Amino acid sequence: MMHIDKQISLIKQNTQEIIPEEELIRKIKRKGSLLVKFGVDPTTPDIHLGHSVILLKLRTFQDLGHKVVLLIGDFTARVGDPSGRIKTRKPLSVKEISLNAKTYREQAFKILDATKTIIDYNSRWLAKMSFSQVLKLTSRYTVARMLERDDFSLRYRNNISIGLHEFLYPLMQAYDSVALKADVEIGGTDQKFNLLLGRDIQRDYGQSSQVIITMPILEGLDGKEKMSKSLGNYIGVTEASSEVYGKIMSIPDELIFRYFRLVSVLSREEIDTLEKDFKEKKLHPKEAKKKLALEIVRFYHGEKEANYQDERFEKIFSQKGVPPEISSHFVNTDKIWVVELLRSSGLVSSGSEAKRLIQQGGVRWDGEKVKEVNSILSVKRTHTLQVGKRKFLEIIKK
RNA sequence: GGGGAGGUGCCAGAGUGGCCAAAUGGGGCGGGCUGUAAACCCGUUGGCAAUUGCCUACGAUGGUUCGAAUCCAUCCCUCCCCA
Repeated sequence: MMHIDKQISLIKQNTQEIIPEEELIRKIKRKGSLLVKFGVDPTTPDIHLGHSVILLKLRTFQDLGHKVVLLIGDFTARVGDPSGRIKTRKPLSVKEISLNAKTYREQAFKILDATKTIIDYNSRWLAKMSFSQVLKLTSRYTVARMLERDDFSLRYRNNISIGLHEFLYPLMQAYDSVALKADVEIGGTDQKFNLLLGRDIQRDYGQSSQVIITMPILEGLDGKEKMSKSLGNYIGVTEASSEVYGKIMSIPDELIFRYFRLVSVLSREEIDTLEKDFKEKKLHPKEAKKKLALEIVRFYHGEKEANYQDERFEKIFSQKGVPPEISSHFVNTDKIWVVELLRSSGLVSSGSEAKRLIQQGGVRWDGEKVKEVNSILSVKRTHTLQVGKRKFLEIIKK
């Protein structure tokens, strides 16, 4: 096992808080291998780079010889985590939950070491709890303390409803730690309250309290909001390499090094060097970003694909060309109305949208801007249809 | 249990019988400038058909009216005050 100081330094990297740090050191000294809990809500079936911040940290734990429990909150999902919410979540159906859990698991293993990961489901103990057990649990906490949470108090003050069951969520999550006898629980900074509650509840149940580690919340492509699927500002770990590369290129400059630190696997030293060059203007922002895009694509899609996307990007965007490989759409007429083609090929969702785009000069046929809404295109062999800057389609005569 | 306020487009929020597919802002999309960055500027943002047309839409269902997001009834949901 790696020396303790080295371990702690690796664990500590990029974390927001470790509470309490001394206890983490003590636990490692005493037990050697710790049980690290990470609870996931199977609400979003797609893992994105925002989630990867935590998963990468878990991976570090695994590499250091610790055990990771990926706890699927299949039972808590029926309530929905109120953390940071301004509205009550709508509950998921049992079917959705199991499907999402499956996807989550598969995707998480793009980052985690499957052989060192224990998967568990909290329905295993929560579903069986009797009402008196629930009472025992709920009596450990007060309404006033629940309302200390910003999200709850905000909702309360703004006259937005808070379901009683939402108060139960943090307690359920805390109880998970009891059931698992977790040594460490990790989560985003927005989870701090829930994680801390785990410490209290474990103590109430006669266990030693878990150490909690919070990780920063990654901003999405807009650079403002946190990365989330519902906001559409995310990069999914299973997205096509071209998408991942392109999306990285569209992040605001201010985020470049935050992304390097939180979602790439480059060493701290390498990143520091890059950042130094960047600040001294020896490294152009675009080049820094390309390096980042290359790194991320390499991690999820491999070296070869990363290099390929790197070249491809230059070709299309810097030289305004057409990507070498694009999906195809077949037509079996010689002549077709642009609007019709745009719609039938699925590039746009309605005729009105197609017309709008044409009027705004956003549609190109073989590189030429389509000027008239009424244009009839003659399809000879293979043509390129482009919408906006990023959407391409190869139109082939059947 | 009693009293009051309210539910509008992706979000926020106007509108309180026809001029409303619905102001304004945000977001999104397209264009320009660029480095697929930021900032800025312009345009656009229900669908179908096309130059004055039709359909769907203002919590749900019925009703009044030539005509309703706007009035009435019932229902569902949310919030506030009192108990």
